[in-house]
Amino acid sequence: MVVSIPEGGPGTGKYVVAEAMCPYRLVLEHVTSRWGVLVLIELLDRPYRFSELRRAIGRVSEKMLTQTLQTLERDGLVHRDAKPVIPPRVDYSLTDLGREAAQQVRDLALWTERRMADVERAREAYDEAKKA
Amino acid sequence: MVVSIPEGGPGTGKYVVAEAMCPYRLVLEHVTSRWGVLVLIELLDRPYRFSELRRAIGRVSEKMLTQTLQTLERDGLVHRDAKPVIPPRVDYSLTDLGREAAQQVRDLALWTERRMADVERAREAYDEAKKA
DNA sequence: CAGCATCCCCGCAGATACTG
DNA sequence: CAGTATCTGCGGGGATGCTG
Repeated sequence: MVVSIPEGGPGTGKYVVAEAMCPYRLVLEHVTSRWGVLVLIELLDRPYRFSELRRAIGRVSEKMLTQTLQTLERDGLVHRDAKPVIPPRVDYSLTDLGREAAQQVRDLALWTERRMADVERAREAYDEAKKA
Repeated sequence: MVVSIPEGGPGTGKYVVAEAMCPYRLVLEHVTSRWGVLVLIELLDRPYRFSELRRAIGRVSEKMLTQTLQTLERDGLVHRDAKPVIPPRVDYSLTDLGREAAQQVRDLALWTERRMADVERAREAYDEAKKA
């Protein structure tokens, strides 16, 4: 598959690279972003309200959570349901598309969890070899 | 599954959060990192030499490629084979562990590619709704 | 060729204050 | 409660130069 970044003039700005890359890689980055991963996995269980999600994840600044949710909503992965009540109540859930993504992300997360012991052994071996 | 970030004192440093989170999330970030994804997918095809890999990916600074490869090697996902010749020749390939990870990453990438049209439709709808 | 060392910039993310 | 707006810092990452 094509993953390489298309040629072009030398990037002047920093993240020109991110814009210049194949468009689907941008979605991939949204999905695999630090908070994107956590949001998707949590929402796989059930819908969440904003602050509820914030608490569930543990340490996300409100700003980053908002930003992550907006990005995922724009990409059509998350559905935002704002009830017109006071005080405001907004529920977030996965779309069908989002569910597909979330499942794969969770599978990858589960894999890393399962293989953690192997990774740690590899690290010890690596560090040991370096020390010598 | 547990993805939340454990409580603790307020993070003083910026990425304390990354260290404080469940250890497997660190590995997940390595494999889903901007360059990690590309490296893993490329290596799924065949082994690559350093500069060959650099060219294949297109735009990676040498520094980031080095750093990415070292991280993946330390995690036991990539095998580094440095031949003692002049000029130096170093081949990189996937370990069995790395191949498992790479396959899942590639699947996710392929999914994003397949669903790109849906994502773009969602974006147009989102932007249209915002404009109003 | 395959890196390591150094410098430096600017964008991400956290903190804080305010609003509907 | 669920956000927006604004400020600031610090560290990721590119550029350059050097080495085995």
